[in-house]
Amino acid sequence: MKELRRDVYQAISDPVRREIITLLAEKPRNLNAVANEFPISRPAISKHIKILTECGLIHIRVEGRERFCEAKLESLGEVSEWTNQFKRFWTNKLNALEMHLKNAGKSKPKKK
Amino acid sequence: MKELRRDVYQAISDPVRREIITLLAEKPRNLNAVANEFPISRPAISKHIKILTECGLIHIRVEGRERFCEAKLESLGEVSEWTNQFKRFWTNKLNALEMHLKNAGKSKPKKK
DNA sequence: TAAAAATGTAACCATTTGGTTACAAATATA
DNA sequence: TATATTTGTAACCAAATGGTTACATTTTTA
Repeated sequence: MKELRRDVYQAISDPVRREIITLLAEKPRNLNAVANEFPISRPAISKHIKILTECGLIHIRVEGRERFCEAKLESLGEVSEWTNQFKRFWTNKLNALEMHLKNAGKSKPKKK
Repeated sequence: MKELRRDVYQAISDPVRREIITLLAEKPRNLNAVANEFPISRPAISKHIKILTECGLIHIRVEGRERFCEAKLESLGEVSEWTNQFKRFWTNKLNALEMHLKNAGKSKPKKK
């Protein structure tokens, strides 16, 4: 694996990596502790951790033979900003729905 | 291409697809108009469009021989929510920085 | 009706991805 | 010191990805 084109969007495109992020956001764990949460092999997790480290989403604190992984999710802010620029696409729809429900509730004709 | 495991995270992991989204969010265009904005071939763009359509990020309105693509970015809301649950990871840092700058400005010792 | 335009898609290709097993290395423990 | 623990990584593999060219189809236009 050469791990090219590493960016935060690609990092979070894998569901396992998203779960790792969620786990580590809760509390730091060493690599084995992370691996134990998944049905796949430790080396596979090790690779995911490497990818997440490479794009700055987690930081490794070496402690003896253990590597403690902690979430450093600043760069998720970039994704947040990118998606938020399109917020109108779902909030408008939401508002329209709310409006509709409100009106429906207000002037609902008796179902006779 | 079998296009398996199609979800919004994977859809936006490709930079070309993110650009397509940005383009179409501005205004709908037919497939050729989209393809003309990129240095890659029309079939390549056609595949990207297909992927975006499959995961609901764009909608195709057929009009004669043309296919007008329009952005339907509701499902980006999912990504927004997912990232926002980790907001503290970058806003805290931001607050800390602001605080630091504010204090630095307030009580900055004269550099003598 | 013949030609042009817009698009889909098949067949192909190289690279990347995400997993595996096997082994090595460093550190901690009995 | 011998053994167990924690991790890295090499070598391998199948499938997915992102691109290409070539050709077919449908619709519009001259």
